[in-house]
Amino acid sequence: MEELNKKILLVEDDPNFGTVLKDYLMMNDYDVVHAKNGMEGFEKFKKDDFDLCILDVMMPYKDGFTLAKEIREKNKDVPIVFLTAKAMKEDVLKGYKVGADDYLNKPFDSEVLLMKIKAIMQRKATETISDSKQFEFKIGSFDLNSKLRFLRHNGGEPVKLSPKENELLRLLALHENDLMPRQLALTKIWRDDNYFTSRSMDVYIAKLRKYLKLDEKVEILNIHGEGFRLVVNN
Amino acid sequence: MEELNKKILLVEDDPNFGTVLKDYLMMNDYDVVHAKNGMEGFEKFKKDDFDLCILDVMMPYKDGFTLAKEIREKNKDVPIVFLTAKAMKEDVLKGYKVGADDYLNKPFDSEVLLMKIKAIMQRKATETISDSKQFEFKIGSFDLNSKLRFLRHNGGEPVKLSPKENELLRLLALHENDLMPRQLALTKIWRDDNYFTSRSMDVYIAKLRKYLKLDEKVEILNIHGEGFRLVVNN
DNA sequence: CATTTTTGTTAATGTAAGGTTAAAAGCTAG
DNA sequence: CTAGCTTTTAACCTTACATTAACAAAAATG
Repeated sequence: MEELNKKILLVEDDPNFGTVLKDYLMMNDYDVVHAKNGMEGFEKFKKDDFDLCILDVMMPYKDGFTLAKEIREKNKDVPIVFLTAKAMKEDVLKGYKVGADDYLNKPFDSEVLLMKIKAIMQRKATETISDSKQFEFKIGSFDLNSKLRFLRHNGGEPVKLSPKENELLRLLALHENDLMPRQLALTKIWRDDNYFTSRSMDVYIAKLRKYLKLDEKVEILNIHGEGFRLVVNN
Repeated sequence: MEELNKKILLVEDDPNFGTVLKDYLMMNDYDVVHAKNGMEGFEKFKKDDFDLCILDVMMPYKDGFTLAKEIREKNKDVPIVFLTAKAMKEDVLKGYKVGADDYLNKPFDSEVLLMKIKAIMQRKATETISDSKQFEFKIGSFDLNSKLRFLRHNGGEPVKLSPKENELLRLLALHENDLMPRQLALTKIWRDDNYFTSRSMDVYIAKLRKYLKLDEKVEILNIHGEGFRLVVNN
């Protein structure tokens, strides 16, 4: 249910055009953060992870190119698309030098923009290498493979885990023998912290306990009012 | 030290413009093969390995899009840039659907073209290396020859695979025992990611499963919401 | 010790994703 | 133009998941 839309940073000083463009993009299932100038744009860029930046070239205080350079310093992979009113050659060249992925002249067709965005995202999608990070855990006699979402006991038949089961167990494993605060799981996994998500989490704790029964040395303890603790006795 | 310049296929029917452009590119250290129409372009494409194709859209006999489609069938990775006299929206959209990497409106600035070429080559350079050409796979008791598009069981009669069947199985094989994300297949094979392409992919998964039934050690597992996993048990 | 709050557990529900098959639509080679 | 293959679209069904409700048990509170 929780959508994981692509996130776009849109930096455009013209309030009318900016708002329209933002709405249009949001209608097409992108999460859009709209900044009204270069300064604000950079602030917002630092605060979040974006899949794409759309920068107006002509802006007060800080123009698009300067902003692009700053962004590139922080992140050399994020795709950047420039918007410009006139097709000045120097501008275009400058843009490509800063590492632009594409270039659009205003006025442009919104469908074309969408296509370009899609093409760029696809390109990036294939480049992104699978980061084999912290995805495998040993929990007593269990093996948790958090990437492939399964839990195996004693090298036997693996049991499939649902996304929530998986993430919750992974969080517990990351804090093995230590407190895993309720709130942490709620904000990280459920991205919300209210009565119902909290109850939902308890349901998942119950499910995990059922899986883990196969090894009586492994248990999930509750710390009243605080959270849970995955312990492995020996 | 022999230089290994990048090779460009330029398909442009206007002899004057074509020649000028060719010379300009060659002055900038590209090897250029110039074809005067779509037919010739395709012939030359088949005879050589190119790093980039620059196609005029409007050409007699065979327009740029048709040519691009043929090229894509032979090679789904080579970057394609379209040249067009008018910026017709439909054209641009069509171009991106065929898998264009960029788009240039005539008249354009030659420096801009150079920049774009450089940008595109760089992009591809990072991708191509990891895309090590692998076309033959052993999958349990099957042999997949992805170049000739057949699947053989226990050295028996090979079964022909359709293009989509073939590419999908190849992608799965490349990720054997690991997750092959849905999105990866959709962007790489279907070049689009929507409800229908996703369902189409499911249909192909079913077809592959049918083929693979001959070896019960080989199976395609689903990871709900993530993708598929080709596993070989032993 | 009565009461409130938090947690444990099971079951019911609604929705989304995937499995399967068949028909329709696209293509391509004769 | 047609036959034969490929691919997409549609339909229908099953499974997987997450949430919510309901009730029981445990812990805290005062």
